[in-house]
Amino acid sequence: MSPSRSKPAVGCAESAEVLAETVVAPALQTPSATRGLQRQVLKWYEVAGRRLPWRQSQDPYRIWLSEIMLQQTTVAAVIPYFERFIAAFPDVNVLAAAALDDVLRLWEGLGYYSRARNLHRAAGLVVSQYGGQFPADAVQLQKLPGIGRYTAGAIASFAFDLPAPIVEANTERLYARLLGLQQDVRSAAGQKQLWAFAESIVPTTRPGDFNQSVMDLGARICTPTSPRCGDCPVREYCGAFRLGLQHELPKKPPRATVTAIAELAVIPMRVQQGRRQFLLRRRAAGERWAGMWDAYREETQPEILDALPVSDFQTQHRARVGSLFSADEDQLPAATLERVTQQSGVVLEAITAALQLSYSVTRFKVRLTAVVCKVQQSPRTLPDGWRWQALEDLAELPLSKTGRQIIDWLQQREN
DNA sequence: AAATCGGGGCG
DNA sequence: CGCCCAGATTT
Repeated sequence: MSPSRSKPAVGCAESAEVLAETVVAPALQTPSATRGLQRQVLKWYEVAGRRLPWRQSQDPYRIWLSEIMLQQTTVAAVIPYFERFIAAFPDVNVLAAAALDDVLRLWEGLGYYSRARNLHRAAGLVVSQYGGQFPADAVQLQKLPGIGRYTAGAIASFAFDLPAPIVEANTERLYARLLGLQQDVRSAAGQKQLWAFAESIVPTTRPGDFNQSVMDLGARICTPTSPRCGDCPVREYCGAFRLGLQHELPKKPPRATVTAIAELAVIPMRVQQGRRQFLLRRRAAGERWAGMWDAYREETQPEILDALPVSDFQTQHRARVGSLFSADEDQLPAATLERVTQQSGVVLEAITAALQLSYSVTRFKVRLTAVVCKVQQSPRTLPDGWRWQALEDLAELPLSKTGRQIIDWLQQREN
């Protein structure tokens, strides 16, 4: 890092200076180098490009759906979701007409659920404002919820053959190395350079194929930890390769530190007409997991979890999911009992079973204990969002990942 | 500019 | 475990 650059003085001479200082491969941006790179990448793509389900057509709906699913999500994780989703919602009209619950249910497990809510909203807008046809225009596309600069460029180029630039995880890495970009790729200045390069390099003929080819090159050759420069069709243009910096670039900011969290979930159980029911609630708008069903949860202290009557802990599932239970007539902490009663109206008795889970998600490492409790009394009508549910009914409702794990565990105990 | 989103897979 | 993933949106 050069401190002298932290506060630019003024003007245009400055930007040329920054470029010379941070980009070691300015020659890459000559017309002949640009054409050579485009040709090499496309030639490589014909042979080595990935065959992916959303590449079978140029249907903007399928491309849009795949791009939303792929945001911060690996290709391997997306494929089965994409297939199921297309089978259930084959076009934008069907999706727009679907219930949000059904959309969330099919999204369950994929994470970042605001994507599913935005997807559903955007489908409604495409139908109501564009007559069911996606606009063939990156600027218009970017106005739809969930579509940012990258996704707009991807749809515009893949579906409509428009020469729109893209920068995402693969191209960010590839372009940073080609340019020999020394700055943090996440910084505003780094992003500006990457997008400027993306714009300079995207061809007017076959822009969609080109954009997909550079993504595949990033995914298969210009990989994060051990780039296969020996197999790279464009290493002659690569600033990082020339300087032996392929393992140092791209430069990224330090990762967020992991936060440990203890969480307590409480699941009241009652028997109604010979069938077991469990008290759950639907997450409110604005909350995490909005619209999804979940057990009552609260963040707590590790000591509280340690003090619970949860004996015989056993691990299952690669030491991530533990299960156990105790039939002791023990109670939850009074404060927790009060909160459950205050929010749901249900009055609890003893703990009858418990489940311990330990998992990592985003920047959190969570230790979760879920307890099943007997019910002393339930109001005639529950507050808004709360419901007694039989386990079978939850198969069709959207739950968070851990909510589903808890329900699966309850189901297993029944049998 | 920085935080949030709360899932998964791989070495 | 650490690291990364076809990012967008909110604060």
